[in-house]
Amino acid sequence: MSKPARITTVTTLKDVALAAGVSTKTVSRVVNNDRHVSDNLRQKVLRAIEDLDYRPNLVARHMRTKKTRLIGLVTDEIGTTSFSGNILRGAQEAAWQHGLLLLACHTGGNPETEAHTVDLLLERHVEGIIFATMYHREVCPPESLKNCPAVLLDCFVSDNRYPAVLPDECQGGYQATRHLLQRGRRRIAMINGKRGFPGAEGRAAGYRQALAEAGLPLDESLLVYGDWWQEQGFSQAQSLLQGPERPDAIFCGNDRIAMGVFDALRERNLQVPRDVAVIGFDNMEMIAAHSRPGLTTMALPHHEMGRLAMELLNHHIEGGSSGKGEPLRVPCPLVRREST
Amino acid sequence: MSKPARITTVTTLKDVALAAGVSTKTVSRVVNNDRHVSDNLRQKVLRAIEDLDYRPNLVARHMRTKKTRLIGLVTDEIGTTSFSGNILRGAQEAAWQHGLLLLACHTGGNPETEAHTVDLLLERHVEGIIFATMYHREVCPPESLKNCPAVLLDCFVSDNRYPAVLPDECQGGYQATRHLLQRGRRRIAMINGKRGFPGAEGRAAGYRQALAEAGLPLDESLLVYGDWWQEQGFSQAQSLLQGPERPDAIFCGNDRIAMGVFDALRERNLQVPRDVAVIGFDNMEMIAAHSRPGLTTMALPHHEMGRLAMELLNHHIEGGSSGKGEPLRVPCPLVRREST
DNA sequence: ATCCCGTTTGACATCGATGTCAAAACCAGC
DNA sequence: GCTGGTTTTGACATCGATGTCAAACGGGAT
Repeated sequence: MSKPARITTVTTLKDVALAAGVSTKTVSRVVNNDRHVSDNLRQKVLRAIEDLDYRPNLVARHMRTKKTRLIGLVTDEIGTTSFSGNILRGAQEAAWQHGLLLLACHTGGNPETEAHTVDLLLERHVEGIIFATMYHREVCPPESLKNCPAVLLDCFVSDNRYPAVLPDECQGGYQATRHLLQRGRRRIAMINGKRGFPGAEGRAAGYRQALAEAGLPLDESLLVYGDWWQEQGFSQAQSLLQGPERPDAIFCGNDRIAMGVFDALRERNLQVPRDVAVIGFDNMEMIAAHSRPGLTTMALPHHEMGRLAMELLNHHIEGGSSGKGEPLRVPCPLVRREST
Repeated sequence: MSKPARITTVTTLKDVALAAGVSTKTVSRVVNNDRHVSDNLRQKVLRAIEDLDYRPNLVARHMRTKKTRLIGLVTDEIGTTSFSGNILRGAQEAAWQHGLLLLACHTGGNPETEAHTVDLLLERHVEGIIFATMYHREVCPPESLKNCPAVLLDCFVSDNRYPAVLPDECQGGYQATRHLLQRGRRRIAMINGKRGFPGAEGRAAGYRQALAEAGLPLDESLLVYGDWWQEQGFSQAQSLLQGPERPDAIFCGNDRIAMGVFDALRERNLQVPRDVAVIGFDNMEMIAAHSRPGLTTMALPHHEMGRLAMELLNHHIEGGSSGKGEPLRVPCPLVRREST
């Protein structure tokens, strides 16, 4: 009997003001922790808020203040790998620290859907947008993206008109190769992903650089490209292994390729890492952590990238520089397991 | 010169009305496709909207109409597996069809964070909340969840006070076992996940039922429990295989267990599926599609579950029944590969 | 030309909060 | 008790849209 019949009734500032016998403005002050309120009134208001279980209506507040505290996150794909999840986690954690909430949308990579999604987000007056992809590549984001602060995540545009956060593929390739060198390997092959992909090219550049620095001549027959799949890794490894001089280590363009390499080695009764050390890339938990032996690999710092993208965006929103210019490259850490 | 200097200026209804020489209400009517507008004015207004690149401010609209068209999605974990991604995709697709937008938050499973998250969403006046978990289990959602329409997804409460959408584990276990029977197997073992988990118990129930229906006695030594990991699958399979009567098929509580079983079979030079057929559960793409041979498995219908949860919620919001009562169980489809 | 009736149209209030600004209250100090 | 300055307080306008309702309009019928 004490409660109003209509469940949809929500208590507002006005109700609280009435109950506490003060003006709405005073209630507003208390809610916003304004110091210009006497202790006496503050107590009364706080009690009324408690009694009525009042929650401020953020929609109304945002209309007045022009701050929605919403950030849009547009991704091409969500959920096929753990990548997008880690990005989301990193971004959300950073967002929370700044009192921001994330509005995540996936588009399937369709340009029309992307444009539509950005429009939707703009209509809701998000304060900024993170435009993310599932793997490192060049993109052509919708025109309307320029209508609000934006950061590219795991992708870039050639003229750097948006700030971007990318994995440092070259450092990753370099460090992977260095690691093999440090383990005493000298004849290091690389079975890479597909030509032309920033990931593949960057990783190969790092590989070349590490070999050059170590004073090892680059044997071009040891650097082969394929696609990103296990089957290709398997057959490429077969070819490499039947040459006269067997490599003593194989750096794989990703973890799936490494699984194919494992298969090929097993077929020839070669032991990992005794006969051939194997290192992957991407650190796909499902694969790398549960293969036998466990696969040493370079992790993609998706969580950190998500966090950084959000920090960059927040900085811009708070009035700092937009962060435009050379993309921010985030180092890929080595995850050591048993295969090296 | 034609554009205002301040980039932050956004065109509003008023600007359009001024430009078209009509009242704001008329513009509002055009934007909302109200038929009570003469063609003449409608054209003028549309042109002005085009010229000024006007976009309605949804924040303001929602304040007036009380409809935010926002749905909150609270999950314990996002991104460790493809599960949450598929749920998200399914939910978002359904949401879009109803003009709803998804506000996804992950909580790490911490009850305080969960309560806080729900409060945040309520402050933003979401029209409903989907409370989801990464794997099928009982939950204790925050009290405040009752303040808006809510649906549980991949989880449940014992008294069914919220509607819930769950995978039909029992049907899955049943169908997996039926499939092995149809392939001519008679001595079917099950290496299950952990006791007490709804997934493990449901799948075992389906397994029992299928065997009983086929008139096969249940050999209790063939139904073993472990945890959900590859290592346990490996050792459990070893034990099963060294018994006097080797099973001719193994139904695994999940795909990781199946990978351990593969290892154990390989060790004994047993061929899959010739000597022993293997079927998994969960259809973890990363594992099942790329193992050798490819793993036949029961898929968890996460995409469909996400979609259904959203439909249920929308139905409630649109004034239909809440959907409370027995949880909705979504069938798990068989994904046939080479291991059976 | 006038009247009637249905359709368009716009003036004004409203949603729930905060910004502005002036009035009210308070407090010293003389 | 008055004055001047600081602090509290509240009346009112405002954000950008839509709801209400009455006025203006238009087109037949008389």
